[in-house]
Amino acid sequence: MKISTKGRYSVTALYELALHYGTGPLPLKNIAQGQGLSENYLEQLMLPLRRAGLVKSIRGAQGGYMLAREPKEITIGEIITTVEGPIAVVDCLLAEAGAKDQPCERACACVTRGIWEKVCDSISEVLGGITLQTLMDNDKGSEHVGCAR
Amino acid sequence: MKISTKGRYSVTALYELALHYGTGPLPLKNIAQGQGLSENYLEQLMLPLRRAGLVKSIRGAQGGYMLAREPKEITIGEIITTVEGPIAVVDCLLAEAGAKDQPCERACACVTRGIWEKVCDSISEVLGGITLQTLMDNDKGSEHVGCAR
DNA sequence: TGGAATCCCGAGCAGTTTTGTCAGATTTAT
DNA sequence: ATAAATCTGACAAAACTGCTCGGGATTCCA
Repeated sequence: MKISTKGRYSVTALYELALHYGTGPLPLKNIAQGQGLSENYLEQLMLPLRRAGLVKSIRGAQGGYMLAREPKEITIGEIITTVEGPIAVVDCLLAEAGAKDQPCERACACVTRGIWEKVCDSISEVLGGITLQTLMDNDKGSEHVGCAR
Repeated sequence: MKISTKGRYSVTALYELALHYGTGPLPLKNIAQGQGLSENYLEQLMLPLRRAGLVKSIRGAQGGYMLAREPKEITIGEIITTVEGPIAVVDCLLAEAGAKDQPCERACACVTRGIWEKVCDSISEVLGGITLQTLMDNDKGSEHVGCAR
């Protein structure tokens, strides 16, 4: 039950972009250095984020990345599902959505399914309710103690 | 963001025990066969569950496992944290609880921490609110369609 | 026009975690 | 005694994580 660094790094990177929203492209190097992340690794995370339409990129010198939408229009849930895949705490739930496989091989008494559905819904609700704008608003005047990068 | 098979298997195993609550020990073989799980693997999961005081075991012939408490006194959250460790979606949150390390090496602006805390709280709340008894009550009269094992 | 900055993309890789398997020791009912 | 069970530790294949690296493509600027 861990959120990988992919998700965390992506959120902080996009938060950085949100802080510079409207001021032209921000090169990856700046984001990486500012947050203490590996530039090469971060580069890999930007690929799916760009394809998902969360960020836009400008190549060449003086290029960089920028948010494709306003900070208030980008939720943390979107960012995380983009780089980590769907929030399905068990594969069973995925199969139903995609309908590529049988929902479950065993015709067993499925008493646990409801649990995982509730967990997924709960996580989605929390992450879907927080936007980059929310983070910026909350950050003003906070104390900056502990940190998850 | 997956719940491992450890957690899922444990829940179904203990659910099976709940169904037989009060009727003497149930051997592992029955549980494994009934739910289609590996007996050897399940055996490993019972060790922490026993040490955590969720199940009791009786060795020797005619032995087996039984719940150590009433089904309504055992939450899904307890089961999962026992076999998977604490529900901390990022290590940062763990460090605070254990206080063995610095909460975060970097004195960075920690705008994301609040997100992970909310996710953890949300998951804990959902899993802590469901007991084995809940599952038994819900199961009566359900349709048994999809299944997460 | 040339070079520097910057994104784009795929390959690879070391370490950890997951998901088991297996063999044997121990305990107990019959 | 024997069979039925739990207990315990070692081992291993496969998947995943968290990166690194090298080269290519594009664009700005002098």
